[in-house]
Amino acid sequence: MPDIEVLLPDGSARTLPEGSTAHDLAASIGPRLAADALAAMVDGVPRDLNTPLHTGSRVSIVTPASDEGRDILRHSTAHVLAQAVTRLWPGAKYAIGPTIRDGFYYDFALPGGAHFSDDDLARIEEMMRVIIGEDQPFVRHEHSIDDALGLFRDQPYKLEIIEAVRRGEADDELDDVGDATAVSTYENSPSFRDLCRGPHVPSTGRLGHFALTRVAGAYWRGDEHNEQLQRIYGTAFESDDALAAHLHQLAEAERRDHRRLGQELDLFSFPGELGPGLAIFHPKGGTMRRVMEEYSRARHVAGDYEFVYSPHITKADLFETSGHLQWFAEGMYPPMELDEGQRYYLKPMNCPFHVLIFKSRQRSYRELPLRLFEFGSVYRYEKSGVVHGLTRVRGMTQDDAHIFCTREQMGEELSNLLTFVLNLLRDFGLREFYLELSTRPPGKAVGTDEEWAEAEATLASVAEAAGLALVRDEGGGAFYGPKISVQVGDAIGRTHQLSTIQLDFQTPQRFDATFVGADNARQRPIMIHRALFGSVERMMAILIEHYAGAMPTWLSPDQVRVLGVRDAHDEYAREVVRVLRADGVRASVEAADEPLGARIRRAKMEKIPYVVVVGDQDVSARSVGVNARGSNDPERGVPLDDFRRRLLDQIAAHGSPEDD
RNA sequence: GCCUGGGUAGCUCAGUCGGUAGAGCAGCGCAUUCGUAAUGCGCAGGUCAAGGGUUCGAAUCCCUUCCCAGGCUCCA
Repeated sequence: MPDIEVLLPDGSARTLPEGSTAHDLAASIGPRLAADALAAMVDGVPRDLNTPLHTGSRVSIVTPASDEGRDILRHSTAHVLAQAVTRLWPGAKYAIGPTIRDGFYYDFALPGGAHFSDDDLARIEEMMRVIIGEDQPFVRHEHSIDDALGLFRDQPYKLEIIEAVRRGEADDELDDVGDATAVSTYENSPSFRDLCRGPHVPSTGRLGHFALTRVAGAYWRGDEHNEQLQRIYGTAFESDDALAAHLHQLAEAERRDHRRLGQELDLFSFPGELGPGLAIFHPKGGTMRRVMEEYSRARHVAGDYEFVYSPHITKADLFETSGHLQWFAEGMYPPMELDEGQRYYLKPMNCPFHVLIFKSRQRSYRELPLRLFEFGSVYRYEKSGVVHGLTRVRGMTQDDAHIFCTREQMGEELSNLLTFVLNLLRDFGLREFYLELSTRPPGKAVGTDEEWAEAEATLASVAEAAGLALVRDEGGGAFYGPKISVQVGDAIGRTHQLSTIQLDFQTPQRFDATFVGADNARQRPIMIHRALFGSVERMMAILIEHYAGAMPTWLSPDQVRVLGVRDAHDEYAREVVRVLRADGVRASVEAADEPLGARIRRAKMEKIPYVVVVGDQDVSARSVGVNARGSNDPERGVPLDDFRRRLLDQIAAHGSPEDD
């Protein structure tokens, strides 16, 4: 019998009898691997374990504790979920059940329009464990389109997918179950099969370390005009330990949640009296915000920005001219009718005001680039279901600037701007970045093809020159121009979109903004919109979560808490505070009405960078005891002036006590 | 806007079968004076989100509205 030879990931070759499968390969390498194997990568494509191998193929065995392995576990668990739901709700229609980051979901339509409740999750999990206990095989079949339509005649969503495959429209991952002539299915039992590209684990008995996490509504094909399906989210891992570790990660994210920390640290709140998405900043949150804004202002002064101000409300004309009313009226607060039918709007954007400032007199090319900066408060009528803490609000303040420049200046201006942005973000302790380029949105954009092409090409070349990873976000641009956004990685590996830089050829035209060129002719400026924090509120939320509330000393609302050991030391404690405050340090005393331990504990819970304790020795030696945040052993007898110097250096360097 | 789950003291939460409101922390008062993460005692604090309904009786059951959370859609 002829043999076949396959290549393993380490570069070695292995000879197997003709007709051998990926499972046979795993078995030939070792019994442990054979027992662990879930699937195989054959020439870079994931395949079932019973796939026959061919000479020359590069094969690696997929085991549970790998990205591919977990993906297959989750995908197979999603099938078990669908089967469990069809057993518990006979007649349930199942739509799609893909894997997502850290888990999977499956969408259903229940008979009679029924909905899942949270209590159903436990019942469904129980049924899933029954199915896993049955150790049903996952059997792959190929079907012609017509046969598939027959097999799924009771499953309208599957029929839609099959029809899309037939038309060759199944281009995204969710629908990629075959080519225009055939589709694949996986059969678990005579009563359950699902349309699927695969691969899957050999049998349901290989699953089990899973949890269903929540129920949600979700629109069919993600379109709010379609019916809403019932979605169940879950996750699965290679072991119970890995599952527990994942749940621990979720708990860590919850511990850092800025809404929770905002409450605990007395930074801000969302009183019901104000309405959704409207925050008030308490003194400590106000201090943090003021420090952020003051630093930003100083950077912008250094960057040759001019500071401007504009009102929060304006007549409709302005937003008709800008095009916002045409495209985003639904996202704006409804107008107030004043002065015999004049409609006034709360501003959702600052740009039209800045254009008016540009237009307030004749401009010369000698003034360009003209950079107008404003902490501009804007109001957006976000849909009720989307507001979220400080990250998605209805009233916010943007660190907004608009740069007017010539076409020739555009490239250099953008590239300087990107450096400016990244330096500012680094000054706030953010270190990991990548860029996203959002291009022309189909169906809602103004401007010519040439203008868009030029704008996109300019942004792309600037982004590439920055040397950061660049991801394309096709169709994600604003209606007036493409944008680069800076995506920032935080301390627990999440990414947030922060800064945006948008190129705009349209607004200057709409407002007929011009400058006089060196040739004495009127020319059209280019406009660059840019917000670095995005909004001050959102930036604060991201920083709070990044630092888990333990802010670097310069951003910390309270920097030093001075505690006398006994009330006899309170006077010296106040003296220490006076010394520090003279240098602008935010320091305070808590009088010795309570035991020292209790006062220290309170200061620690407030995440104050330095707790300074002073007793008899300190009063006589003019020293302090320094208990730094994050440290377990306080220093005794530090000369006050030494502490003061260290503190001021750390503040200037934007450091944290944890860095020392 | 849609789906699911919530809303009890400033905060975190308990409250059984429908029988009339509880704890810890925080606050206030008094005592305590202490060298590195909770001193003791006492006091006060509530339209149980709001409105309506069922009931002899509602925090509890029903309806409406508001607000919050997790998703979906949206995000100039």
